[in-house]
Amino acid sequence: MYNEIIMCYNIVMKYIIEKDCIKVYSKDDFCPKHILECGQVFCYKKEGDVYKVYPEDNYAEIEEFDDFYMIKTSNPHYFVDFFDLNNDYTQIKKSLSEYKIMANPLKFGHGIRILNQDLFETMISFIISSNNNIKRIMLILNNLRENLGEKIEEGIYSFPSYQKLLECDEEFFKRMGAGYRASYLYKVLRQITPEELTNLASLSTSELRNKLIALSGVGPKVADCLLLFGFHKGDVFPVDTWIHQMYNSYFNPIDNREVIRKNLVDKFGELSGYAQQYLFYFQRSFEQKQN
DNA sequence: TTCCAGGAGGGGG
DNA sequence: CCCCCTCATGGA
Repeated sequence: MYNEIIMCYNIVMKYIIEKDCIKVYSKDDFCPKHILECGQVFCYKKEGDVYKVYPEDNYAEIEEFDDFYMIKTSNPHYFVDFFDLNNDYTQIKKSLSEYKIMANPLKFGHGIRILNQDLFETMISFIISSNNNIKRIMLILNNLRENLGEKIEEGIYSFPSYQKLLECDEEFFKRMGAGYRASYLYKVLRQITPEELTNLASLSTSELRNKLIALSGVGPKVADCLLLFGFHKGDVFPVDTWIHQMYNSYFNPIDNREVIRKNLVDKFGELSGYAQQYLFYFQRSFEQKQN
C-alpha cells in the first residue's frame, strides 16, 4: 500500500505529514503539555499520557515517542496550521532570550507554540473566560458542546455552530453555567457573524482592536486574546490577573492594566504575544493554588 | 466564611 | 477622563 508522504525541509522545524498523522521531530519546539496547558486553549483533555484536542469539529490525539510526537488525526493539514508548525520558534525564542526576564519562562515553557484557533470559537470562549478560572471555563464550554455540538468521539463533541447558538436564549446559557456572561453571549451573537468576524482580518491591529472592543463582553483583555490566538497578531499583550501579578513583582507596581499593557507592548514589540504566553505559563504554574 | 479566577459593563464624578 | 461597584459560580 502506497501512502503519500510529505516531507517538510524546514531546517529548524522537522515534521512529516502522513495520511493519518503528523510526526513532529523537533521536540524542543513542540511540547503538547506546554502548548495545551499554557492557557490559550480550552478544547483538550489529558488521558494518561495522551492529549486529546478537539478544535471546531476536528480531532487529534497526541502521543510521545522517543524521537518524535505523533499527532494522530484524519485531517493532518488542519493541525499543521493549528499548531503553527511552519513558524520558526527557535528564532522567536532566540530573539526573546535577549530579555533577562524571559530566561526562566523560556526554559520552563520551551515547547510552547501559539495556536491558530478559529475566530468564532475563540471569541465565545474568551467572553466566557472573563473573571473566571480555566477549569470552570472548560466546564462551561464542554456543556455547550455536549448540548449543541455533534459527537466526535466518546465524551467529545464539536463546538456548536453559529446557527445553533443563535437559537439559544439567555436562560439556556445560564443553565450551561455561564453566569452573568449569559447576556454577553446572547448579545454578541446578534452583533456579529463568524463571516463578518473573519472579514475583519485585513484590518490593522489597532483598527481591529477597536472593532472587537465594541462587541458585547469583549473588553481590552478579551480583544487581545482574540487578536493573538485567533488573528495571530504579534504586537498585542493580553494583561490578565496573572500578568498583572507578574508585572508588579518584576517592575514598578502599577494598578492601571492599560498602562501595563502599553509598557509591555513597547518593550516586546512584534514579539509581545509570544513573550506573554511564556510569561503567563511560568507565572501561573508557580503561583496557582488550584487545579 | 471569605477570597479568587485569562474582566467587562455601567454609573457618577 | 477616572474611580467605584456589581455581575454568577465553584473551588480552595
